[in-house]
Amino acid sequence: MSLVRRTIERYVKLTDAEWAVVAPHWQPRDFPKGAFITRTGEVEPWFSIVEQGVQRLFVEHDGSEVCVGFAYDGSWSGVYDSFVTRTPSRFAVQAVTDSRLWSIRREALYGLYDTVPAMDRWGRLILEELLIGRATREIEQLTLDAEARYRNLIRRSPHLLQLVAQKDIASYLRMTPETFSRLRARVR
Amino acid sequence: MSLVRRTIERYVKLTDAEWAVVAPHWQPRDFPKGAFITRTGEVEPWFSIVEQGVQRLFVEHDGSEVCVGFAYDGSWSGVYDSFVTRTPSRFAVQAVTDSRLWSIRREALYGLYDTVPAMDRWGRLILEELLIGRATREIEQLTLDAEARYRNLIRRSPHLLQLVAQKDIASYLRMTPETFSRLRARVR
DNA sequence: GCCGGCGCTTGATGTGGATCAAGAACCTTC
DNA sequence: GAAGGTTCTTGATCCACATCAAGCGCCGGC
Repeated sequence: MSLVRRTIERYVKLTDAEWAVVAPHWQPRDFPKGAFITRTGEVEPWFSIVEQGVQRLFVEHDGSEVCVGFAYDGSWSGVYDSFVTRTPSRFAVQAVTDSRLWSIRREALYGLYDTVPAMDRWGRLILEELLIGRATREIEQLTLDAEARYRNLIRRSPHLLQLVAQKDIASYLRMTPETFSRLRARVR
Repeated sequence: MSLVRRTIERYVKLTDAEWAVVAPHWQPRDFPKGAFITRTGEVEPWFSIVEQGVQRLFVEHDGSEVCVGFAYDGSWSGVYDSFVTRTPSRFAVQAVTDSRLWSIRREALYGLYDTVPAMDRWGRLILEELLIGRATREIEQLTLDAEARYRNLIRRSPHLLQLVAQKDIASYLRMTPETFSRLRARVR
């Protein structure tokens, strides 16, 4: 359980008293490989920290799927925009491997924002990090070609190639599996 | 000046005492049409609210520019990731029309986060909104073709077409000016 | 008011990556 | 361990969009 506290304390310090308020709201949730954690069209009630496993976040679009992100140990997982706006999610989240998440419900988190100021700040810092990640990804999409994006990925997250299907990586890099396969052969 | 207070109070209420603390840190900055507000490589020290004018946010990439966003009346303006991380900006911001911004420096804003809890929350709410906007834009890029993205833009922001060059809109929609021109002729 | 330049349009041509297709190497399941 | 499905690879074809090119119109500066 202290994974949650450790993760939060990467951003803000919590007193034991504050932790005592925060802790009860988090609960573990387990998903077998392949299970859907959030389906398109459902409102996302959870915000989660990944204890183990890999999940993929993707958009469905007339029959096909486009991967927009992955989550794994120590990162957060969920569909933040649906969580915040309480509108049906346009993204789906699926367990790529057996996964354990620690999750908090929306009402509980927003309650904590009101009662524990450190958590309000934590929310801000998490969002800053997410936004920076988005900006970085946008820059990559704009300034790097397919091969450079691939090289970047294997440099930053070499383990991903072992963990998730190449077709998911391909769609994450915005290309077809065929193009990805040829790229790998070429780059060797 | 009350534009700033009104804008902040769209998210959180401020007592007069809090406003008295917050207000002195905001200052107006004027830019003539064409002026750079932030250059690539500079660290962004400001977070701004637009009082008037239109600005474009773009990435430079071997000689050409790709527009990634616009800001106008009532929206915020700046390069948030450089602002937060104090690293050189990979984006540039330029005044498309004569512009007046109300701006606060990073140190001042982070000071307010510590002294005025409502501002900490404001920071979180602003970021939530920004992140939702990013998610929406990402979905659009993935699920809509060029023509649908164009229709979406003229539906949501018809005034933009009058205000900014078509080549900027074209790059915002991820196409060349030629393709955009042909699209407009075709769509009528 | 004239000149120069940039932005927009329109046409001709080229190409990177998508699509279609088929076979091989896998996991998974019974 | 055989059967069936999925994923990956490799080849052939195709096409949307980029690129190249030329002409026009508008605006700003002197």
